[in-house]
Parts: sequence; C-alpha cells; structure tokens
Amino acid sequence: MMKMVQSAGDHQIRKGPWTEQEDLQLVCYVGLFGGRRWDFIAKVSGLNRTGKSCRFRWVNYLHPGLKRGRMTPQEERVVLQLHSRWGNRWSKIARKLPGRTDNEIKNYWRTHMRKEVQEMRKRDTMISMITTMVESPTKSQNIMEGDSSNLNGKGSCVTDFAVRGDDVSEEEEEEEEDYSMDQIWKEIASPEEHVNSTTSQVFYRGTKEEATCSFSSCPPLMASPLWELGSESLWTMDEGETNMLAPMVSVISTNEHKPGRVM
DNA sequence: AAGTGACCCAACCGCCCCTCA
DNA sequence: GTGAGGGGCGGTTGGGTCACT
Repeated sequence: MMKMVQSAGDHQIRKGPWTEQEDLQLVCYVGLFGGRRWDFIAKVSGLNRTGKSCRFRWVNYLHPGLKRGRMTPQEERVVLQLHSRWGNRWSKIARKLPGRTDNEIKNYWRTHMRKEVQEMRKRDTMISMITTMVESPTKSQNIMEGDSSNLNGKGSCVTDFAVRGDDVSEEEEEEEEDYSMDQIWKEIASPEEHVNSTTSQVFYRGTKEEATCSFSSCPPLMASPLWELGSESLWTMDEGETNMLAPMVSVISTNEHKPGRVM
C-alpha cells in the first residue's frame, strides 16, 4: 500500500515501503553524491521521496556495513549497559555497536523492555497481594475484587534505570570519544581505507562499469557539481572502494533483497 | 486449520540542533 | 546576529511473521 502525498509542488511524495527499483536508484545516487546531501539526492534521483526518507532507508537498510539478524547475547549486554548509562540515547548507543542502527536498537529495547515491564507488574502485583493479605485480610479482599489503587506509585525499576542513565556526568561522557556514524561505517568496511579518508569524501562511488551492469536507473554521466569536485574525478574509484560496493549491489540484486513489505 | 497474541521491524512524524547565507 | 533549511534523533505506529492454543 503505497501512499502518495501531494507536495507543495506539482509532483507527489511517495511514502511507505520501498521497492527494489527505488533501492537501486538510491544506492546509485548515494554512490554518486555521498551519504550527506539527502535533500539533493531526493530531488535529483527522481524518487519522489523526502530527503529524510532517503536518509532513513540508506542508514537503516541499504548501508553495506549493516549487520543482519538478531542481536547476539554480547550485543544485548552492551545495549543494557549503555542504556543504563545514557538512557534513550539510541544513536549514541548505536555508535558503540558497529553494524547496528539506532532504530534497530530502539526496536530491540522496546520489545525487550515491554517484556520486562510486564514481568515487573506481575511481580509487583503478587508481592503486593501477599503483603496485603498478611497485613490485612479485608484489604486483600478488595484487591482481589479489582481495587488496585494501592499498587500505583511504585517506582518501576525500568524507569529508574533510564533516569540513572541521564545522570552520567559530562566528564564521563567526554571520556567516551564518539565517532560519527560515517567513521564507524568506514572502519567496518575497510579499516585501511579509513586512514586516508576524509569526512567529505564520497563513501561509495559508482563507476562507469557498475553504472552499466548494475545501475540501469543511474543517470547518464553528468557534469559533477562544483561542490563535490576535488582534484580527483568523482568517477574514479580505487580497488578498495570497488570491492566495498560490490557486496552491497549483490545483496540488493539477489533474492535476499527485502523490499518494504507490500501491505 | 483457524484464531490470537507476542515479537519483530520498516517507516513516518515532529522536534531540535547545526550550518550557512 | 539571525532566520531558513537541512539533517539528526527519539518517539511512535502499523503491518508481517511466528508460535501457541
């Protein structure tokens, strides 16, 4: 079920699940212009998506450095530990878990904590009922009949957990030097490459060869925008970069590709 | 086999911050 | 200095899948 929203202009903004074709187009344009200028990419790609939507799709699904599958027990431990320190700072936590996105961690936590809260409530109710029964048999009768007012106001340790996380001092935060997501991704993909890279560099650049064999939706070679032109051509790609792009394209073009669900 | 609830995950929304003109 | 625009981030929603009854 693809929603279309009338934008200020004449064209319509697409919403909802991404198609394989859209994914290919996005990968192609991110290769050309880098994963920064999302609004620009959204416009020139002709995807009729918002820049935010493009960014989101790339960061959370198309990025080649992403891990797939469930969280490992080690990752779960890290999430628990970091959440206890930082609270709901998902992006910050994600930086410590290479290959995982803030969205993924957020989703995991939500599911995980919902379970915790339910178990907590059960325990609270049981403890409260037992206590009440011991202290006052009459009151316990009320509870059995549905008066749960005396159960409210108990501080959930889940909440406490998160609040404690916010108390981390700035000094302590400074100790943990943050990387940008781009840096993390670069390290995952190619530790050696990272040494020579700069933040303004295009992460995955398309090549003429790839443009013909994999990116049928890529635009014809166009004059590189001035803001992207350095001394090197935008189209040149060394071996390392080519290798990085290859698995990404193959994933998208195989059956493993998982377009947004058809609703 | 059908119904149901829990889990998982993709995606959107809205706010805030940063950058740049 | 300031306002606009873009990007980042956290919160939330809704649909698919799977296991259990």
